[in-house]
Amino acid sequence: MSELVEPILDWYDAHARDLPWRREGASAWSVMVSEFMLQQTPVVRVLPVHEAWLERWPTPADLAAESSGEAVRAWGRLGYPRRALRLHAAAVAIVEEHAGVVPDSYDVLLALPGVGDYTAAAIASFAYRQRHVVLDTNVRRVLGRTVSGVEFPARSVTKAERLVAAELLPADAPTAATWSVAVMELGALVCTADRPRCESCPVVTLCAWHGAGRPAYDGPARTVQTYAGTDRQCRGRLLAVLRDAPGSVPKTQLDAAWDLADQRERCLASLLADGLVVEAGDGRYALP
DNA sequence: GAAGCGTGGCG
DNA sequence: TCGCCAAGCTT
Repeated sequence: MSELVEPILDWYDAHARDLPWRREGASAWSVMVSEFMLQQTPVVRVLPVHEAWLERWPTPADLAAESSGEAVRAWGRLGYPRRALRLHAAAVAIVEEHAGVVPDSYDVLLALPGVGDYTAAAIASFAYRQRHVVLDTNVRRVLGRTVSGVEFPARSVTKAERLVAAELLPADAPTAATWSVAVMELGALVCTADRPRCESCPVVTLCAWHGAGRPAYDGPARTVQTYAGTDRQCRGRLLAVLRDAPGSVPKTQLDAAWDLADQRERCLASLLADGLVVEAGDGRYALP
């Protein structure tokens, strides 16, 4: 076992946040919902939506029985609403193909809509205590710093990274699962992207990056997504109108949500293509 | 492999 | 203020 493992497991034991999907008795569905919501969205914003979601739809079958539009509405302002559509589709697949039970196999999970490598490994690890390499942005940053001595990882996962993560993964399955969530938590609370709190880090004396004097990142520029004025913002505005309306809305109401007609029409078309919006007839629009 | 996809908080 | 960031997935 690497000398990193024990200090990080001990640190997690002492400092882990008490999150609903981590509690004893949390269902695999609760874990799965949390993983979808946490894709690119901070924990604090996920908490209330996750709680309401599980209250309303305690099982995949409960969600599958509703229209996908209700999922989009309940998603609220978490962002990337296609995730809501995919979570609904995954619930339908779980009911139709897996007897309503969240699959415990990485490969089966990976075949579900909206489930990629990270989410499949996370559900198998955190809900079923299996042993998988869980590589999210937190884990990649922590291992990049402690093991490789670089402030930020590459754009995409490299073979070398996967190898490092695999070698560190404890042999015992439940311990491996705890290790994965522990490293993620360390990345989220201490080994943060901006202003890491090295003084609070349990492995600061072992950290290659810290030991090298915390050298500044010198890799390729990390792209920053623009937002204001983009199609993304326009889509968000249009969808917000539909989310906040009880039923369908006339086109004029959508027109009022965005000034530039060309962009507005393009975004409405893309929302329709994505299945996030449907035509309700009579020139009206609604959630699916 | 790069681009596209929301939203809000923080320094 | 506004750039930067937050448990990725799909095409």
